[in-house]
Amino acid sequence: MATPTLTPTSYVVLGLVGAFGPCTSYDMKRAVSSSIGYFWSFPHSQLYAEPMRLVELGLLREDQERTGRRRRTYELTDAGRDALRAWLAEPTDEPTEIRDLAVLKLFFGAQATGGDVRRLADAAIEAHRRRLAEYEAIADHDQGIERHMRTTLELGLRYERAAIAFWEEVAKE
Amino acid sequence: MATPTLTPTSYVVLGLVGAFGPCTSYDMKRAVSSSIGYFWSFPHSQLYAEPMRLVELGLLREDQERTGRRRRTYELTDAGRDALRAWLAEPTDEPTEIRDLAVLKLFFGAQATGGDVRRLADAAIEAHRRRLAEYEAIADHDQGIERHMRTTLELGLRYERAAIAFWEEVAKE
DNA sequence: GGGTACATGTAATCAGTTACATGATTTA
DNA sequence: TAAATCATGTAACTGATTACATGTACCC
Repeated sequence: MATPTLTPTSYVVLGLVGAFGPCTSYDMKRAVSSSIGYFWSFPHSQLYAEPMRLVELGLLREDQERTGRRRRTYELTDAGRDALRAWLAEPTDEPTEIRDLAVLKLFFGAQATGGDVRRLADAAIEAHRRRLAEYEAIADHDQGIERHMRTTLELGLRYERAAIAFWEEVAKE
Repeated sequence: MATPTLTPTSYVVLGLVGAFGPCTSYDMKRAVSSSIGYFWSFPHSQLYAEPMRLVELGLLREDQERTGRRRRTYELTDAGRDALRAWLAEPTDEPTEIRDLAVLKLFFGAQATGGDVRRLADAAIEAHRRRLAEYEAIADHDQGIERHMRTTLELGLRYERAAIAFWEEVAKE
């Protein structure tokens, strides 16, 4: 039975600290912004607030510099590692949510005017192409990337390609 | 310049009322749960709270029954229709978020134990198959479905098929 | 040595979730 | 007529977002 107060954000933090070793909120921010943040984003302020919560819950240990920036570095406690492992061991059945404003607008397209949907599609194609390019850059730049993380990236690549194809058809109609 | 206090949820409500005509929160709930709620979900309580907010903003008009259940029926005001149209007319560049706990767990798969990832993949395959079946049922049951809504559903179908293929490869590794 | 980008936080607000509660219909 | 399910809300909490604020390092 997992501690109920833990949100997905909590596990992202635990997972990052576990994966990359002791790190600061800023380290997490950077890691997130080039990886899992593409799928599940949150503002950097949470990467400052959430670790503190986890410290209170005994899942992270905090070590604050005495001098200079007084950075806080976090690392997993045994309890934290256990919580993370337990979470990883338990498959989910919660379904995917594809949160995309463009899709929302498309859904209500019948109420739009003139070329709205067409322009929407064009913008979406652009956005997905950019995103695809970013993913490709990461894929060939970060060669040494951990295997599961690369697999996740692979999902992203496929999604972007599929999205481009989809919106191109919408634009063509 | 769109009113800043409006969230995606607001537009979903406006869009639903616009698309289906005057309706109650419960009507919205039903509509959501078989359509856009698959992509962007929220609890029914919001479908009660949000319309009231929109009434205060002058975007919806409320008509409450005097007797019995005292149901509140909402419909668009002119301002509401304008706000919706303006929103639809403005393409987004906010990128998709694919929120999926299974993907999150996969991402941190290096820290998992034994057959965790395999079980995760199997569960995901199951979940996506179920979801695909639901989409297919909607697609051939609701024939008269509006064109843009059907297109959105088409995206869902593609995503689920791609997800199944993806997780099958993960399981195979 | 002044600007700019990087780094590191805090505060306030509020949307969104969870949980509770109960009335009205249908069905067994 | 009891149970189950459908329908309709409200209350409380809190995670998440927005906005503010400032420190540090580097570069021109």
